[in-house]
Amino acid sequence: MTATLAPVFAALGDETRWSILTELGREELSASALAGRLPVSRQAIAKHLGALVEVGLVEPVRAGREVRYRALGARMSELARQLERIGSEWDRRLSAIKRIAETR
Amino acid sequence: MTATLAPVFAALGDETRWSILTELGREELSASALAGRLPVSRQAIAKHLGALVEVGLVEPVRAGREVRYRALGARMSELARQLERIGSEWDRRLSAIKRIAETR
DNA sequence: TAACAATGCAACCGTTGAGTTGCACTCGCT
DNA sequence: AGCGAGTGCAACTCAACGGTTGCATTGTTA
Repeated sequence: MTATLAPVFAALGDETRWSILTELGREELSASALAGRLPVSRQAIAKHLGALVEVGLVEPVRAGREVRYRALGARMSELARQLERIGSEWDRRLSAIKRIAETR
Repeated sequence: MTATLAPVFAALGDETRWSILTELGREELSASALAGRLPVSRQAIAKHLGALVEVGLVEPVRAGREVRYRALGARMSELARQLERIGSEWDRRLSAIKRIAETR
């Protein structure tokens, strides 16, 4: 189930989306509520939320007539693990080369 | 020295850039060499390399008349740690709320 | 030193994406 | 029942971005 990573990081590559995530990290909020705290229209927020839901970083929660959104820490940690794996792999190759160079 | 995360992830939000990173993760390569392996022009590659250098994921290494590029695993792991911190923080808040709900 | 390979720089094009405004719809609540 | 808050959908603008081609420059090496 591990598709390519690019789309998720594309979603994380926007400043406004990070503002949204920061707010949602504190408490669940609706699109309208978020629009009240950030300097962009509600519709812009709605689009961003759609993008974040798309990549699994955020989850909608119906609450009466409004829709609140929740930040998904598990998904974030999953990404962290993938990056860590890749990063350490690069380093492993590097240190292997260094070792060979020293031994010769 | 921890600026905002968005620019780094914007750099990681492109499929071609991941192809480049994957290649560089295996061995150091020049822009021309990369252009030989990927279906884009050398100039496009050069731009991507510029973006990756900009956010510290890649490092240029002069080798005679050519410039090879090296993938920086340490930077990648640093990103992983930041994501992990954020993700677990979100989860901590969630479980705190759950605990309160159960206790009431 | 002459020639070729690699890099660097600039202009251009098409597409994507963030943002806006405007309007229709749907639930809650009085 | 009806009013209003919250949501959803659509069309449009503008800037940024990925990609290209063309040309100038640098530097190795035969």
